[in-house]
Amino acid sequence: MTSVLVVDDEPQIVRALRINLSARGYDVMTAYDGKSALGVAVEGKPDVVVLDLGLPDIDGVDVIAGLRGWSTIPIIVLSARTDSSAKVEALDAGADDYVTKPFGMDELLARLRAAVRRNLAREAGDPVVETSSFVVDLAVKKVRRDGHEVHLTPTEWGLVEILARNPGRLVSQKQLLQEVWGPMHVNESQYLRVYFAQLRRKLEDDPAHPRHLITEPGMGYRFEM
Amino acid sequence: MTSVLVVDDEPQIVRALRINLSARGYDVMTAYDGKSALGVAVEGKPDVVVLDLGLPDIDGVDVIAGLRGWSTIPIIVLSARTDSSAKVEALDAGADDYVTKPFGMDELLARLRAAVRRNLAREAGDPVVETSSFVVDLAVKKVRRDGHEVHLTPTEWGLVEILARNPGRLVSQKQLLQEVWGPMHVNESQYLRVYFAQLRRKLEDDPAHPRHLITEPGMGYRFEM
DNA sequence: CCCCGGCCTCAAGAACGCGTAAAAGCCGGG
DNA sequence: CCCGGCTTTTACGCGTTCTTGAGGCCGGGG
Repeated sequence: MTSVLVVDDEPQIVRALRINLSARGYDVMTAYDGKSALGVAVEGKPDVVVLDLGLPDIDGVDVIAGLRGWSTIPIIVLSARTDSSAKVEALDAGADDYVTKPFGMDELLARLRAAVRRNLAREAGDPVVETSSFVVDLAVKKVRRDGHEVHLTPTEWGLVEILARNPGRLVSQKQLLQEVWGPMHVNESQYLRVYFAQLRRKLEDDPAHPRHLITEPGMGYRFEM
Repeated sequence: MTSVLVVDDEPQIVRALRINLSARGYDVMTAYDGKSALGVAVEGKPDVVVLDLGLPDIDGVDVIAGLRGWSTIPIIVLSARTDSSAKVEALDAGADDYVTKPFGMDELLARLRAAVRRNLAREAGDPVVETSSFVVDLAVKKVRRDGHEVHLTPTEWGLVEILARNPGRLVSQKQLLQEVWGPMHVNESQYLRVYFAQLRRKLEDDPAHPRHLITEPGMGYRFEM
């Protein structure tokens, strides 16, 4: 059975999640602050963590760091609509996805399933990522579309590679810029816009309405399979 | 029994790996710094090495170079999440795979099995690679075209051999330069242009439009069969 | 309602990397 | 010592890629 650790200081949210998750067959653990969350995580080894950023004791980002110190358990962040810089920090610290409060239960459940599925896939270590319209082969560094190879420049490939290694996961602008252009260019978000436009022209069926290379405004980009 | 050398300066990581690997039937050796790692490797001839990049005495890349000086033992590198350039250096220096800390034990075990399997396959490996216009015989170091032998200089052969051992795969300029000219010449990409032009004149039907020795601008070269 | 921030698109010059040729340097054998 | 084969170096034209700036669009907040 899949186990979930829910961390939030608002009892009604914890209760709602416990009810919904249990009903769907998840094993639910809970914590109301960062400190006990870390303890429960070590004890219970959950398969996924749902973490509210606004905890009473520890900053959410530090909780993420504490978990990432010893594990790669997927973390889904909950946060209020306003603190958007906190969300980006959380992603950079190693969170896998985020959901804005107030949230629909269906959305959260979908992201939870995706996070768990992704984690299983990653541990298998498959070097080929496939979408409905194109295929990324990480081992030989090729992209094919309709059986037919698409040429990517080094910069384009750098972006595709990072996203394809984190399918479904939201990757922050900072991380992309840092890994492709280096630490000196972490603020050149215009580069990303230009290159994502280029990639969509090459890879998407309808570049104006991308289905796989998704922008999350203010946050980063996501590769949907 | 398969033997593994674990090199890391963090005792808790070494301990965790020792326990998990022993339980799965591996013979485990350990070292806490680069110098003793090289010693133990020489003594114990492990089948695979797990190497942390952040060692106290020697830079991880130099440890890789030290091992590669006399052996082709597969090396799996461990490293912290942030330094992505270190990753590239490590792979270029001859590491076989790369796992970011923190890592899941399952993932590491999978990569370990893969590394050992690849190594066995390579040692058994098929010594002849064939294309539509020429044949590379890796066992006797000869190339034939129309039944009729083509003479290659030592440098030319070095390039052909690396590419032929990785058919279809993109091989980086750095890796080619490193393996053929040595670590001091990893930036002399002009050498590659000169030699690839030469090889194409000797091997391709139409040297101006190569079908097998393919340039991927800015990235490297690829051998297409 | 307007303003503003973030995003998409387009285009043009600069910078870069590639292929090619040919000269110069190196080295061992005759 | 001279010669031939191999490697290294230099030079240049050319196409591609990267960078940068400007303009337009959209949605949220004041």
